[in-house]
Amino acid sequence: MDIKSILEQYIRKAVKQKYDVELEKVHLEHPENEKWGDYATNVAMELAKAVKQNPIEIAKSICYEIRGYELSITEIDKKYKIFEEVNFVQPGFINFKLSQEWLFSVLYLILADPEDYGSSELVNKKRVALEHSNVNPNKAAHIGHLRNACLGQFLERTYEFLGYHVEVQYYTNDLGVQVATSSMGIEKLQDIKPSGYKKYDHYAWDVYSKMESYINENDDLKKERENLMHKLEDSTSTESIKQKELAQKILAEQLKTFQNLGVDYDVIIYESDIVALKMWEKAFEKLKQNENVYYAAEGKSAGCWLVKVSNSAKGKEESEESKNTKENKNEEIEEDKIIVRANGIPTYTGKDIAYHMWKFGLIGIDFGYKKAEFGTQSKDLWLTTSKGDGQKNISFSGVDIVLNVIGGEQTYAMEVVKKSLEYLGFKEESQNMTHINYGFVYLSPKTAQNLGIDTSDGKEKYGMSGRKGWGIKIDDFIELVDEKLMSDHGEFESLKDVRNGAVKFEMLKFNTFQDIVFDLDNALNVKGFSGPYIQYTYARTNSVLERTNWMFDKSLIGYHLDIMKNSNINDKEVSVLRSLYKFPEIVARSAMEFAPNILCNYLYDLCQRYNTFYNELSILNAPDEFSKEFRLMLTSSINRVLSNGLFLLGITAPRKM
RNA sequence: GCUCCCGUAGCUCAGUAGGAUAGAGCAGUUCCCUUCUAAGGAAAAGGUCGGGUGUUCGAAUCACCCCGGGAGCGCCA
Repeated sequence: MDIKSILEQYIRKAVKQKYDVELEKVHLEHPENEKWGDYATNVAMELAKAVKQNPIEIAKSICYEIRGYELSITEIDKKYKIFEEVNFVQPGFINFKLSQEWLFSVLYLILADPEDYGSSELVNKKRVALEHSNVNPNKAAHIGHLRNACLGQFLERTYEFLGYHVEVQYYTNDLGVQVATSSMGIEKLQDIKPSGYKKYDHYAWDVYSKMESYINENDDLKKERENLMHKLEDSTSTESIKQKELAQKILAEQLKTFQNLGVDYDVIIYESDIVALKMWEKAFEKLKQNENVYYAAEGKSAGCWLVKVSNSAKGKEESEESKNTKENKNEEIEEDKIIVRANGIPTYTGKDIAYHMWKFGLIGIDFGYKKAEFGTQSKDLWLTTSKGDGQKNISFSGVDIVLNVIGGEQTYAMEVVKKSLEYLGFKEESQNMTHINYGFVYLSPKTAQNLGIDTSDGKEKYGMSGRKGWGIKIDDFIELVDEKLMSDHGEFESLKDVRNGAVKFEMLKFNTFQDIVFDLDNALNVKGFSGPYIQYTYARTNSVLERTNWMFDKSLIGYHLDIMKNSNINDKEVSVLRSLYKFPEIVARSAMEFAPNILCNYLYDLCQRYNTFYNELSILNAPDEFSKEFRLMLTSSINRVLSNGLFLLGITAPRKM
């Protein structure tokens, strides 16, 4: 049992004993200031009202009760205390300070099984479908997609680490307007040549934004694109085939970008296959029969099929005023969501419902699958196919949990999909589907200006836009980081690892749900709170360890604990220990909250503590044998925890820097 | 018009299941390499937590109202 649960148990017991109250939950936190202790609880203050007593009195009484319990761990038949002290303090906190012995024993826990420290193994591996990246196959990926992919890879690795079986899906809309626009542009804009670009998707980036602006200004071109879209409905038409080829060509380039970052996938889902296999038709059969899905015979959405979104139960007692505004609104905005257009073609949201029914295995059909031959990743990458030539012994359908790393602008569509699943009676599936709605990546005015964006309007941030051709391509960003690292440090072996560390950490260190303002100069400065800082600390521990032939010996635990009991170790050493034991809870929390920044912050703090220690105390020339042994164990533990932590962030720990 | 998100140091951001003195990094000012990696460490400086009112033992965190920024509400995807 972990320390937190043990503590919780003791607190419950004491409260029950003293006040005959069964606590619903025990609030435990790490005090801000470590001199107060390692854990603190506010139960006394929470109880104050119920038991009508001064919080400090309650804290005192609970504290004395807990002090009377035997709080110990047993190693080799000997008992060692867990807490150094248990105190109460104004205004009513109870503080628990972990003992040196207990803190030290964590090193044994880490070193005995380093790969698994912080992980957990579930007996029934739940299958997770994780959808991320999803760049439209008509242009190069930019740093907004980068944030998506990094977040996706973080989730892939942490959920695997926590015992889930994760399958990564990359959805590619090979039949959409965006590809149609690019495809028209390639034909018409002959003055832009692919040979002028380092990658085909970079060429497509320019073609797309230029074509898009032409189409916006020209009704004939608009019509032409509509006609093309119409032809694409038939998956066997020459237009469809041509378009799919173009999409595939660009997809291959995008995958090269992600390969360079070390991000890989299990399966590519082609939208054209969803269409060709008539998954939508299957889903629609079920949807049509539902009372919350209806055909609009008249009104502004006449001829369409809609899913009910508006809450009819809500507006029982509406004021005149709100009724009026509602009527006004009705003229402009359809409250329910159209899933089939009047011309009979499903909308994107409609197709997405079908796609999600497939994910959960609710649609009765599956894709065929064939192995991809892009050569962009070492593990198998599968492509969906609509033909019967696919592998039969593999399926990505029928998962337990769905995680979608998709931008916030699609929140509404995702809600409709969830709601539709619920309407169809798949309540559990609906609840097991989570939209990880990460924040937008904006450009700082300075960075925007450098890209040639007009910043005379003086905004504080500028959104990227594929349509306008505004944005920093991932490939270009990577190249700039490479150049910066080489100009600072010359060429070195681990350049690619360090560059990926810099790039990925930069994307993961912020709160997932917060919009971020990307400033290139800032991102290129990889000092301080950055990936390379963590990697550097790792390499530093490696360097120390490589200088000795020291080996961890777990049989020494009793002997060491006895020494630890009676010796005063340095504050700087204790400080590292006080952070090390938190790793498992940090991993669990950052996974459950989809918050890599929690792990980033933790690893940074851990490194700071270690570096402070490193700077002040000598490891290899420690004053006595035990100190040296202890400091090597500490260094080795940091080494293992950092490599585990970096791995979860999708970052390679370089042996040397 | 309606809904949602955001506003914390010069800049970029942590901190929001209410907790103890609001924290980092960058930039700027000082120090520390004859010692295990200076991509490092130490110190000082930097704040009306957008504004106001309220809830309570306690508010950056919760509620309400303003102000400022962004996104969504497509027969686009």
